[in-house]
Amino acid sequence: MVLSKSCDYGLRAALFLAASEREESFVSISEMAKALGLSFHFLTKILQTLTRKGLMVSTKGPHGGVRLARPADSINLMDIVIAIDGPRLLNECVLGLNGCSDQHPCPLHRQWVSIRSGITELFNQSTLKSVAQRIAEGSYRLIDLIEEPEKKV
Amino acid sequence: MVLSKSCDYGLRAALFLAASEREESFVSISEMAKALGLSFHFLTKILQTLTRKGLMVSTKGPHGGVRLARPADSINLMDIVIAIDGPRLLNECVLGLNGCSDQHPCPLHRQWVSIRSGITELFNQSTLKSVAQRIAEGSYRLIDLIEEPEKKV
DNA sequence: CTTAATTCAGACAAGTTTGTCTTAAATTAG
DNA sequence: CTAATTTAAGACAAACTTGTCTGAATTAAG
Ligand code: SF4
Ligand code: SF4
Repeated sequence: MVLSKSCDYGLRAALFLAASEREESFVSISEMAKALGLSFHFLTKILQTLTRKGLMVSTKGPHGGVRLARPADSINLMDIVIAIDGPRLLNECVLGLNGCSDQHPCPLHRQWVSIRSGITELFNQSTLKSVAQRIAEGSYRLIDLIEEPEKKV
Repeated sequence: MVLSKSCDYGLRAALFLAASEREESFVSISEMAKALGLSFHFLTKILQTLTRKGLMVSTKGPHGGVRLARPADSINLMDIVIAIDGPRLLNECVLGLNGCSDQHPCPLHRQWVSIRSGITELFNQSTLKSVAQRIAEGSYRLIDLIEEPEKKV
């Protein structure tokens, strides 16, 4: 997994907010959790992190909920990723070695740095708005497919 | 983390074997664990997996140990990765959605598939031999830098 | 003011990964 | 055969991630 589950969920919620028309008003976490098929309590915890980091604002009480703290075109996916997973993604070694740098390369350095910067570029260049627009236009999903069909015979 | 720690360790050990000249003889796991700075017991467990999967062969007793089951140029990194982490890497969604496919794309599908295939290509095209040669030629490391300098003031 | 709705905070549980340890089995050397 | 060495197997523990739950604080509405 390139991102933690918490981070996945945080991104889905942020995109959900950006894709929902009402960018101005608050959306309740329970509504989002239901729409995205996530645990309400768990999602709450994750969104609290995003609120603390200043990416969302929240309000309590009836009609309360959360919304993006800034316009959706001024928040990119990397903001969310770093708020939840930290900068890990930016400087991690593919072999798990510590202190990754050009000065102390592992034998996969060259190739890995290239891939890694591709990933960070993707997150850096994708704003919530641009991705949300894609959702609105096409048939892209933010939720799991049919609930697991149970395993075994 | 794109790979589990177990997988990281397995790759390091496999590369260590490929880079050690004595491709024919057995190298003891304790020697490898010491050289790579890994837990002996944990590395043992990981290499048992690789042995079970037929990528290495082992023998007990004095002068026992493990060696690659096939020539180092006929094993690629993907073999190791799949043996330890399974095919997860090949078909996982960047948003953690289930059933990733062109038919059920998330809004990052196009870009992610491109990156993901870059990763799989890297592992598929890198043989243990090619990477081991790089180690022999240049100054690439397979071990962590100086043991963590302890944190805090 | 009272009540309901909602986030906030944090304890707690469950699950997974990582790491340690002990014992058994196999192999080699003498 | 005996003893030493080494992997195999698996129990167990520790750490981390994920998920659940309860209660407090805040806000809005009547
Ligand atoms: S060498 Fe490549 S893989 Fe190793 S630490 Fe540096 S970037 Fe990461
Ligand atoms: S759309 Fe992209 S990210 Fe989503 S499942 Fe398919 S590949 Fe993964």
